[in-house]
Amino acid sequence: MCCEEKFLQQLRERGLRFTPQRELVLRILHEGIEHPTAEEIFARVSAVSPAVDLSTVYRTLELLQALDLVASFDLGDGQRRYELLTIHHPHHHLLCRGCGRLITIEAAEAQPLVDALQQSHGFAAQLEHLVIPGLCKACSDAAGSVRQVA
Amino acid sequence: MCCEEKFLQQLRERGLRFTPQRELVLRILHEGIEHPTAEEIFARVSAVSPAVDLSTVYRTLELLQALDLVASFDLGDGQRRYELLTIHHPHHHLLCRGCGRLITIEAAEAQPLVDALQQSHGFAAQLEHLVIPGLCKACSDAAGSVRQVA
DNA sequence: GTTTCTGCAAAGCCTTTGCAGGCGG
DNA sequence: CCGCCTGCAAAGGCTTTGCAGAAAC
Repeated sequence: MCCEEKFLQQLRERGLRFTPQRELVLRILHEGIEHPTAEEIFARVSAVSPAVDLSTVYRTLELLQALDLVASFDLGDGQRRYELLTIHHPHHHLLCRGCGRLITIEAAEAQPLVDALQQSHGFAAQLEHLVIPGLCKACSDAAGSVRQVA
Repeated sequence: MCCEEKFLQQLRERGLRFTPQRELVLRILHEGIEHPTAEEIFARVSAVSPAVDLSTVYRTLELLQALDLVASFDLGDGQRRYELLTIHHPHHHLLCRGCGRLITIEAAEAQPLVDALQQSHGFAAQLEHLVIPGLCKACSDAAGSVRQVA
């Protein structure tokens, strides 16, 4: 488990502790649940180790973010979602406002934008996890036909 | 005031009421404060009409969003921000993680991405107000020189 | 006259924080 | 042993909701 080693190393560098709770949160994240909320992670953690507290999950997620092992983002509901940066290759999402479907795209597809921003503004975009709202093909076709009918 | 007419028309179409509170919230938004939070809008509303309640502001903002007159988005702190879609021409933002600076860019700069998503996924991206995190020129230069020194 | 809207207050939701005891190093 | 970390509980910030009276149409 490569991320665990990274985690351990980073913790040691900073004089922080490697606790069973931290290990467990990392292991759950490693299962690759799709964009879990803190609550969802907590549920899985609880299933294994019922004594672990939700606040510990939050604190661990915060730590993992500080160590750049985890990214957090928002799908538009007011809930923070988390994901291990190491397991999946970099990607973004298309969030359909019609049906709520979440489509995963390669990070490479946004690379031209990143390059353009670097060129024109000297801005180094960090697109770990962009969420782009819009209408998926099915929904925009449906919207189109409604318009034609009306 | 073109947005007010649009608003009025949309309200009438749906059998909703045009109240002084709703007019006022729209007027405040029209002043073009940069990305106000509900609280900030409420403060300005209060200055004019102290009796108006924060919950009315929230309800009005929700309504304006449903009518596509207002977009809402998140700058990364857990606070929703709002903006009239009609006054400014379409734009996006670069949010510097180093210094917190918010840089406005033309929506056109993201058009290639929108086109690419349409082509490859049939996805109609609605990028009213994209917030792209990263490092601005100054901060990434600074980070670079630190790396050189170290 | 109805139906929608408002202000008030209270609750709700997710997340953070204070603290005393426990545990990793 | 020292200092970080945990569980517990409580608070915190922002937003939503229930309700009775007020206002728009």
